[in-house]
Amino acid sequence: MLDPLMHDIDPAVREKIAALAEEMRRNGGGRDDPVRSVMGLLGDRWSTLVLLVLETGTWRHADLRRMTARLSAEQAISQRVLTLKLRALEREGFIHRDVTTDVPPKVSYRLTPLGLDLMTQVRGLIDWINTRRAPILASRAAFGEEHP
Amino acid sequence: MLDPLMHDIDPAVREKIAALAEEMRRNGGGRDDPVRSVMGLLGDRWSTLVLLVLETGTWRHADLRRMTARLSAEQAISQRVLTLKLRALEREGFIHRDVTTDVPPKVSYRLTPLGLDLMTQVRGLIDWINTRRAPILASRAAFGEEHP
DNA sequence: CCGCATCCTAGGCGATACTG
DNA sequence: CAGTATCGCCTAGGATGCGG
Repeated sequence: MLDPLMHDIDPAVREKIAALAEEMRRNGGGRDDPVRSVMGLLGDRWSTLVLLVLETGTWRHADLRRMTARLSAEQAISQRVLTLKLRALEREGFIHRDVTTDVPPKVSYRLTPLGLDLMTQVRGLIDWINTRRAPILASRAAFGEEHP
Repeated sequence: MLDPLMHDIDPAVREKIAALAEEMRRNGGGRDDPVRSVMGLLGDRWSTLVLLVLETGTWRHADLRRMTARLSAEQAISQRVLTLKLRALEREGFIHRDVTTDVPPKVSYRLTPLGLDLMTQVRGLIDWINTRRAPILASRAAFGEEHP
């Protein structure tokens, strides 16, 4: 079934790609596939930063917003987008939303066990990138010279 | 310096957030900070899929395009965007571009050692998500019921 | 304090056609 | 075959104002 475009592909590569295709077929691959949605979240402008802050404890909505401003050293996440991202993270099961019965109600967010577990992966990735900062910047410099 | 908005934050949380702030300050945090750019790439529509294919060996541009179509089971990446993504990946130092002296020249791409190393991290993250598929989908279902 | 509705802009991505 | 140029769409994200 993959043959038509497997013409002059190296046999060893052909085997590996078949395994990859099988893996992709088993999982969804669609837009709402967890792999794509979660990696999409981690790659967006704010979600990872929000998760990093929530990793330190429980946060109120407004404090969370102000803290993103401090940490990114630029500007705060807009109120609308923060709510959007918190909803998305809550939907995936990574954070939990608490609402008190006070008037006005106080809303706070914290990581779920699943979200805490996710952060070990995210931490690993961030640390990997940070320790590879030098070769990455070197590659960018070289790339810049070859592309006038 | 963080005091003004540290009013009623839990002392234990305050310590952790200070450590996080220090970590963010040391690294850039800007738009072209490696952490943001790399995670942005991994979270976009195509880069991770391209990396997964290149993990299997060396690929020509056109074959790579056709393979993304097969693997995503939807449509192929557009020629323009594939070139864009390959350039970005090359710039970060994750893939290498080979051009033969033939006429017409043949162009092929493969992972660099750095890119291969990156894939161990990406693999870990993808595997983590795949093994958490059930709780994530369960959380989505519960979220859907609470949000009519 | 929190969330929602509205409007707006920038950028990601696809489609097509064209060059070497 | 690989890459570029142009176009148009669509979504992420910001700004503001209102209501609970």
